Amino acid sequence: MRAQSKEGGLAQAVVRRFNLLRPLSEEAVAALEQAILEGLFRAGPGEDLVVEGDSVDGVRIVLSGWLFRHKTLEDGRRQIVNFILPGETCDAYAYLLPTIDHSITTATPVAYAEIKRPRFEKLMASDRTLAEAFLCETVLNSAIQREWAINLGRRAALEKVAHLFCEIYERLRPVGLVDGASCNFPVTQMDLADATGLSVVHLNRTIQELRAAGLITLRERMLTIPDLDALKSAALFSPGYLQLYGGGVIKSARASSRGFAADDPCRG
Amino acid sequence: MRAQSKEGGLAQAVVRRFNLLRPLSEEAVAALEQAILEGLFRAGPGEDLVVEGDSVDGVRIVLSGWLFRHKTLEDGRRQIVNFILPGETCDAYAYLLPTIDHSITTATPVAYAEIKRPRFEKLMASDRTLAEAFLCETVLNSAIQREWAINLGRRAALEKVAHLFCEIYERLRPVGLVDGASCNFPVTQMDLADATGLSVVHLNRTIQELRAAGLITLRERMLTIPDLDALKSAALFSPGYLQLYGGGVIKSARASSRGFAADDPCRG
DNA sequence: CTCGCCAGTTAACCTATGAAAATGCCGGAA
DNA sequence: TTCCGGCATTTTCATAGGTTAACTGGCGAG
Repeated sequence: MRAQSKEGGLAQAVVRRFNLLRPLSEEAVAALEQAILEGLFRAGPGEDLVVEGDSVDGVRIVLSGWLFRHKTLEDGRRQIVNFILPGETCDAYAYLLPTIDHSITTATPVAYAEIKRPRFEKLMASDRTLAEAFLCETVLNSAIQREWAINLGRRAALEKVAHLFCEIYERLRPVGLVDGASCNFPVTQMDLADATGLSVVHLNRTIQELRAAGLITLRERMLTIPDLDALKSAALFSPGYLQLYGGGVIKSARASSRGFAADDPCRG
Repeated sequence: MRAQSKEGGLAQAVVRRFNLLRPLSEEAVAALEQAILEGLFRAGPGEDLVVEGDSVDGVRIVLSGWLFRHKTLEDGRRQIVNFILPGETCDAYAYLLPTIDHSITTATPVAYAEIKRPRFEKLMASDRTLAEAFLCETVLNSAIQREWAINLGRRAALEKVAHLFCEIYERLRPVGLVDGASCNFPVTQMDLADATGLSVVHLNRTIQELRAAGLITLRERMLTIPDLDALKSAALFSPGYLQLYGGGVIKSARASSRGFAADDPCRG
């Protein structure tokens, strides 16, 4: 797995993630990588991949870079409802409904693969584990969305922001995108505000507060969490909803808390 | 469709809803009704069907009554992340993940059908439209969840509550559970507060305000919306995410704004 | 070099919302 | 009947967070 071809490297985050959700057969991996290679795309930062009301006819999988899903009210108020990180799927099965309810915009340069509906459906029919992996992806995404609901509805500002940091960190970890206590964090404070339901000003205050408490460092698009447990406890973060533990590969929460991605060159 | 057997009547909301999402073949309807009959259950109000951390091994479909999905923080703060209304599915594909991230509790007496995983998978394999209907249900549910995110994060109190009323009303309509401008609303103000991310007290204030503005009547578990358009505009409600229009049966938003469920005896 | 723009930061002020506590209503149990 | 507990309501008081408005530093364009 280490000495893969450049293309294999591209699909690495995806394969790794899927394997955690649902172990894939070798053939499944090969078929998936093949399908990904057939539809490679790149986008610059700030590009809309999908706009609310569009209809979509395929599935997009993010190979590298960050995107976010967002919705906007008539008067301009915007809510980022989720981030999409390397290895994650933009819109599995979205083609089943006539229009999509939200927009998807890149936050950074992004590499992604697009698999058109017929190709995707053939792929799903060809391998059971792959089909289940995509379903898992969908179900997991819903779980994350629900956690965002309680984050937006019931947590205080500091908890909200801390929770977001914890979640992102834990979502980057299994795809090898954290380096010790640090990870990329290529998101402006305005976006962060829209993700947590705060005003920019108050978000800034809250970040200062987290810094003052020594819970995070955030500088030059890089987030460092010196004491993850402390941050988690400030956030009332419990990771169950992310299904990182107890699934296929990783059995114990304790056993996996470090040293999973250290040897990996993959960068988002 | 009017003179169905009692059992047909039970499954009516489900079939009707699915037909809107994805028209079902006659065989699909028969197979679905059969599967529902094989696993009928009832529950009283306030019962937990699923508790956060449980593992589930089947799919539950609500035939009548209301439930809600909710999550609770360590310190007791609770967020209702969605309601589950007659005709809707509790947890399609949730069995794919080892544990469930949220609890499901009945708000009223509930009749539901439980289809165990093997039976469910056989059913999905047997009919393409049925499989797609369940997938649609899942995707639609995610869309609703995202709308809740913007509701919790970006709308003001009055808008939140108004939006919730609009959404519930529009979700009850296609299954024949609204009667003119009114529908059942069997939810305490405490639950309403937890669904909108407000305190009970402020929720009450907000309800008073909606009443004073003549936008709603809420009495004895019955909600009346004298001027739906007015309420929608107060809520910044745009129904696209519910996929009520533009899908299978209903083509135009205007054309469907009344007279859809008037002749139907089905009650939740 | 300067202009303009964007992200970040800070301050002053203000209001929407939360918290606590008390009241009244109603229906069920004894 | 009386008591009790759940729910809705109202009031008062406290505060988290929103709004507005500068001011900063960096950086690319000209």
